[in-house]
Amino acid sequence: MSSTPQKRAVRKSPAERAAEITEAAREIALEAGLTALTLRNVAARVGVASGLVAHYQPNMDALVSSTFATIVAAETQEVAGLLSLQPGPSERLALLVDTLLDNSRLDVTAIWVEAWTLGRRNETLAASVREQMDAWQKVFQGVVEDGNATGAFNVSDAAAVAWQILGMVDGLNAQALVRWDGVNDRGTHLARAVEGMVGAAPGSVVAKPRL
Amino acid sequence: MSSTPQKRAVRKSPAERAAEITEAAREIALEAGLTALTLRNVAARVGVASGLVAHYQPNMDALVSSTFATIVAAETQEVAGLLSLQPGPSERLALLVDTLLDNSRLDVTAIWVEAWTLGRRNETLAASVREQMDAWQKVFQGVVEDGNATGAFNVSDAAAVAWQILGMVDGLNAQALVRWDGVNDRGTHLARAVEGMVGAAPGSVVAKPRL
DNA sequence: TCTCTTGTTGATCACACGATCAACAATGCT
DNA sequence: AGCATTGTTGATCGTGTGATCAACAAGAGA
Repeated sequence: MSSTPQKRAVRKSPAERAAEITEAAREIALEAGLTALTLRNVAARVGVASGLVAHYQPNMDALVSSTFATIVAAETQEVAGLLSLQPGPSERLALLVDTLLDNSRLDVTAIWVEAWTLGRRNETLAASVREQMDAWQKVFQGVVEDGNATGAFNVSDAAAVAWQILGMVDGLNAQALVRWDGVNDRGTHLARAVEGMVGAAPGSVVAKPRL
Repeated sequence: MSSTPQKRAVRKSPAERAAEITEAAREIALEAGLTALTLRNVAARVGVASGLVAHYQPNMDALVSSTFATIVAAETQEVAGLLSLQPGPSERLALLVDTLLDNSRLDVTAIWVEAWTLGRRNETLAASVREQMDAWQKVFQGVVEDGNATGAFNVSDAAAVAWQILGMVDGLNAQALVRWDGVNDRGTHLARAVEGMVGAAPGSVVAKPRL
């Protein structure tokens, strides 16, 4: 339990220190939520006085907002990367459903949910949330339009359907946050639902079995 | 802007005062969220000293939790009441989808979302959240089993499908909280999705047109 | 009318938050 | 070696929170 009571933090370049702070903020947010992002909390993790954190940030709202964006954007890009490896739209949609429901990203889900309510009192964060939601929606929309082109899907309003799928995934994840037990075969059920929305043949979107 | 600076609050019976406090808490939560439920806030609304609110509640976590339960349970019962007026399971499911997406309950949705994250630090609230989610799930499950019996639906695991629909509705509502624009025909899309999940004929669940 | 029960007050405590800034000290430059 | 730059400190301010409790006063019963 020996903490590091070093009297004074070593002097570092502004870029380096700023990176340390944003990284510490990221870790804290993932572990304890955006609400835990306080001046003193972040400072303690970096091993630095609270004033220094304030010195590197215009205000805490900004740090909360940018931390949210960092975490969420990373997830979006990671999943989008996985998608590009799939052969066709049905497989892509299946992977999307499968990946987003595998409960390995509950920490990120918690941050999403927190951001939705925190956004009511933090306009900077609210803007960030909308931006990141748009990014996610675009990913879904791409897959849907793809399937429309190949004839695998039949959707008149790809954008609306993409929003809808996104909302469903968010809801199911948020639910898992509180009630991680209870529901079996979430992937299969969601696959059926999505097939209904995109007008795909029943069974064409197949979620891989959980291990 | 004349507030009521009455020197001393009139003396009331414990039952009456307790009712005033819970009612004030309900109003505050609906207007400004569960986070706004502070001793001083509630006391000011009742027109009473902050100490009195504390006197009537074991602690604030309990007031937050019971206020959440009050608000949410009322909504569940209201919607369940509307359901019983419908002739068959397809109409019931359609009404459910329709009612829950009509954006007239965004204040309640906000409280749901807030409770999901607040529950991480308020165990009493977390228990309440699980309880109320169970109540909602039962409502959906009843409709699904109903449709199974009449042959309108074809579901092997009614409980799981009910959870799934609930999660989807929650997610779409939460989305509307942040992005109330953007998506058209939410009811129609969700109806298609739900048809896919319950194994109903396409078009059998028809959302009524928005007015 | 007096007394006693009890609903009510409001000052107070300990704590946590964001923000500010004069003072300090480490580093690089001359 | 001396100096100027600048990264860093930590005390401090104002605000907000939940909780506590001696003191007060309104009302009911005698």
